[in-house]
This record gives sequence, structure tokens and C-alpha cells, in this order.
Amino acid sequence: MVREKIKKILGEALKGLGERGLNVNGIEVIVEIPKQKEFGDYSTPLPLLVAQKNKKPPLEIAYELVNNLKTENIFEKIEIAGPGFINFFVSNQLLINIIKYIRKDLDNFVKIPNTYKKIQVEFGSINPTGPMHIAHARGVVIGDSLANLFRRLGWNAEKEFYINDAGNQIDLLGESLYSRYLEIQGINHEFPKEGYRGEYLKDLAYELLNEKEKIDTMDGKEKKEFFKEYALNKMLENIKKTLQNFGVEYDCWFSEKSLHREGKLNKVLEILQEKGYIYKKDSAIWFSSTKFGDEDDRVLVKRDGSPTYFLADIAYHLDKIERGFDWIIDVWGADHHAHVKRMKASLQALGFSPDILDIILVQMVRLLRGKEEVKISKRTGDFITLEEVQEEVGKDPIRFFFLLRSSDSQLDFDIDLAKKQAVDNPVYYVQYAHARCCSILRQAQEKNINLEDLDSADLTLLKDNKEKELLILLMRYPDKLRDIVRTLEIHLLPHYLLDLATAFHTFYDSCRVLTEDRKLTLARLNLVDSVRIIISDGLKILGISSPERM
RNA sequence: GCGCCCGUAGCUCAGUAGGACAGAGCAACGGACUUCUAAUCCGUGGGCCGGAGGUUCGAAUCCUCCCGGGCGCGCCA
Repeated sequence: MVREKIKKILGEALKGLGERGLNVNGIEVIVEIPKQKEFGDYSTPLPLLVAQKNKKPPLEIAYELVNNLKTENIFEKIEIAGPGFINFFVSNQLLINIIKYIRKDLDNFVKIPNTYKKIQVEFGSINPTGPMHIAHARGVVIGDSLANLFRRLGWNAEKEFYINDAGNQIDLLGESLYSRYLEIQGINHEFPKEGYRGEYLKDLAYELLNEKEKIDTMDGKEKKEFFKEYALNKMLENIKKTLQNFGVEYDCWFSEKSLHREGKLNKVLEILQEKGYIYKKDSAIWFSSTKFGDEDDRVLVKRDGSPTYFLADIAYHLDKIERGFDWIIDVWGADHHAHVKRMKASLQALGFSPDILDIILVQMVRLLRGKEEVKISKRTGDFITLEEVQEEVGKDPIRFFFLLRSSDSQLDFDIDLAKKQAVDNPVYYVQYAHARCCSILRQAQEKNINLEDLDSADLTLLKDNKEKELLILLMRYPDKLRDIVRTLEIHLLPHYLLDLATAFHTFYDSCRVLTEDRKLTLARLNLVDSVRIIISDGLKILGISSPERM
């Protein structure tokens, strides 16, 4: 908000320089938050950039820029510093207004003008061949939180789960279940070579004993279909339940099979055929993805006439576009990184800009038990479900833990540590700050101070450094949200909340809120209420609760 | 061999779009509860930002090469 304003007035001043003959083409106005307090609340290296382009002394440019700023009195001072930075120090009046904004008009405070009609975030789309593993939770919380953020900004965003219910792995799932079914009856049967060996299929097999009579009447083909459908539905049910308990509500569960059924794959082939991007080789049908920067051409229809997963995926993305999404975000495991290029290539081939699709690659999670790595494998059945960990550790710590780290870097999830040190999880640090705010407000009410009374407070009494620190952080909340929209790096939000919590705890320690000085009490209560609102708002985006007591 | 990601304090990681003296948590050590919740606060120590070159007024950040770790290189999904 404030940063956007600074950007705007700098942009205007820059334009002024351009009109006076300087070359300002292609210079982007960047406003950053300095590491050192002495360098102001906001800062820009703009003069350096202009100077470089025009071979002029940066300080000279800086003076010209500053003299042309229409500042609207929101700054206490504007300094030119160092080799050519302009540093902005916001006025107390502005900071005080932040409180009013937060308490009275939060939606407007965080709002960012909408540039998209409909956004879709697709995440968590694991193969429905087993329960959700704890490591899967990473992509889930990232996608879920991003979608929450877009909605918070007042944008239209949907959450979607893509069900891979067509393909070999589902056949294999059915066969694995059938094997277990025979096995528990003591019937000798060879387990499918690459089959799924997890315990969960045994449980299902026992369930099916109740339907033995019905099953016995089926012929081979019917049986195969029955076991497949049964396993798939049960797995899906399990995944849905797990995600729901984890606090994730999808708008759409999209079936891959439906694409096949509705001829969407053929449609893709027709379009690509028409545009001349497919050809036949070795009795397979290929897509010339190399024309769009991919390393190799890719097969769309196999020699045996069946479609590849990739063709279905293209049809899926075309369908997304046809459903009106103009910003599509896929959250994928990093092991699929090689597919990014071909996916974007396919969009281009269909005549769309590859920029409507953003793919977030989430690096692998390594599971540890103490120092030992636990190999994740659905096939061998050795894994720890999200549900299981959630039961022991709780939803909030898991979500926060996974959201805290950049999706670019791998991370270790130590199950022992997570269980043992659930109490040490930084999420509690943030929640505790919130609970403290609530506690103060509660006690204020007991002393007959109502929330309406806060409106009449004299906020100029907030002069302490600790108070100012807090106000500045509050002011930056919308900036942070904007950064996340730009970079899709949701981990910035938990880090911000930690900073805010730190500033609050520090304030709490040195500035007593409820005192005999009623005027000061009222002013500080305003601040406390604002902190409470922002922490709660941020945690809500992350899908984490904001307890009022701890 | 080729491609993608990573390498920052003892450990786990931040480091904003190339900006000003490299940060936090944990661990270690030393302080602070008669007080609105000590799940907290204050302080101390700890770093050739994997290595070498290069671009730049300026590099942890960009480029090249090398070393180390992970992941991919299917007419599987």
C-alpha cells in the first residue's frame, strides 16, 4: 500500500526526468525495504540506475528526483544517501492511519487490484493408489495457502485436485487388491510384480469378504473391473477424508477418465493435426515439442493405439483454459520437473501463451526417523501417512513447518523430532503472540473498556520505539502479500508473521498496555488489536488456527 | 553424458528484483517471573556465503568452469 504509493510517485518523477531529456526507458521503479533502520522505512536505488544509463553522477539524479516528488506529506523525511539511494522515512501520522485502516477497512488495506478473472490452483494431485503420505503434505499446504491468499485479496481462485483415475497404475491397484483378497482366503496366488504392497489393501480385502457371494458370480472381466473400481473409490475416499481433516477443501475433483470419455484427447489431436504439430513415426503419434524448446519430441499415442499420460495432461490443461481460467498454477513434485517444458510447449502449440501457466516445483521431502532415512514407497508399503502424523503432531505445526521453507530447497522431515518437539514448533510462537493480544483485550473489557472506546483513542501517544517498530511491520503486511503474488513464494508469509510476533513479544515485554493512564491504555489497545487482526489474517491464509488462549 | 533444484553460523534454514556493516531459530553460555500468559524477553560467542574466474559503481544473489548433494532423462503415471 505505502510501498505502492512510493512507487507511483517515483514513477511520476522518473517520467519528469524523461521529459527533460534523460533516457529512462526500461527502468523499473524498485522500492525495497532496507536492512538497516538508518536507511529508512523504504528505499530505492533508482538514481543509480538512471545515472548508469545516462552516464551522469547518481547524486545529481537523486536530487532531481527528490525535488520532483509529490510526497503528499506522508513522509517525515526523505534522504539521499550512500552512492545514490533515496531513503523514505514515513511520518507518524501515516503510521497511525495504518491502525485505523486495519481495524476499520482491512479488506481495502490488503487489497490488490485484480488482473485475472479466474485463477486455478491445482495441487495435491497424487495417484489414488494409496493414502496420502506426510511428504505429500508439502505441496498441499503450498497450493492451498496460495489459493487462500488470492481469495483474501478478493480474487477469484479455485482449488482443484486432478484424479489420475485412468491408466496402468489403477489396473495394477485393482490387481493388487484382488491378490490380497485371494491371499487372505488362503488361495495361492502370485502377487503382481510391481503391485502395491501396502497394508491398506489388506484392510480393503477383508472388507470385501462380506461381498464374497456377489464376487463369486462375476466372470473374470467383471471381477477385474469390480476390484479396480472398488479400490479406486476407497482410495479416493481416504484421500478426500485426509485432506478434509487437514483443513483443505477443494472446489473441484477433476477426473482424468472424464477427459477420455468426453473425447477431449481426440480434440487435442485434431487441433494439433490441423496446426501441423504432430506426425506419425514407428506407428506412434508424436508431438513436435522441440519446435517450442523441448529437448525431444514426445509421444502422444502409443504404438498400441492408447494415449499417453502426456496427451491426457494436454487435454486437461486445454479444458482448464476452456473453463475460463486465465491464470493456472500447478503445484508439482520436483521429480516431474522435466514435464514443465513440454507442458508449456503444448499450450503454445494450441495457440495460447505459455505464461498463463505457472508451475511450482516443490522439492522432495526426505523422511527421517532420528538419523535414519525412511524410504518412501507405495509399492513396498513402507510409509507414514499424513493422517498418522497429524494425529500425533497436529495440523498447525505440520502446515507451518512445510510452509516455512522455500519450495526450491529440499527439506528433511524428522518424524521423531516432529513428535518430540511439536512444542518447539515456531507456529506456537506466532499463535502465542495472538493469544496474548486476545488476553489483553479480554482483560480490557473486564475493566469496562469496550472496543468502541478504542476508536476515540489519541494514537499520537504511540511514540515508543517498540510501538513504532510494530506499526512499521503492520504497514508492510500488504507489501508482503504483493511480494508473494509476484514470486509465488508463500514462505515469505510465515517469516513475516514470525517477525511480527517477535516485535509484539518485545513490545509486550517493555510496554505495559493496561495501566492507570487511560489515554495511553486506549492507544496501546488499538495497536494490540491491530496486531491481533493481522496475525489472525495471515494465519488464516496459511490455514492455521489463531487460538485466543493457550 | 544431458537437464532442473540446492550448497550461507555446530544443526535447520531466511536473505526481497544485483544494493548500503551477511540474519533468525535451535544448540552453548549468562541474565529477567509479586507484573496484561516466561509457549516470553534481554545479552554473549560463533561465517573466506562450496571453490576459482568474470560482468558491475556495487555480487550470497547474474555469467562461465570446477567440486559436493538431490531429482529427472519411458511408447510408466
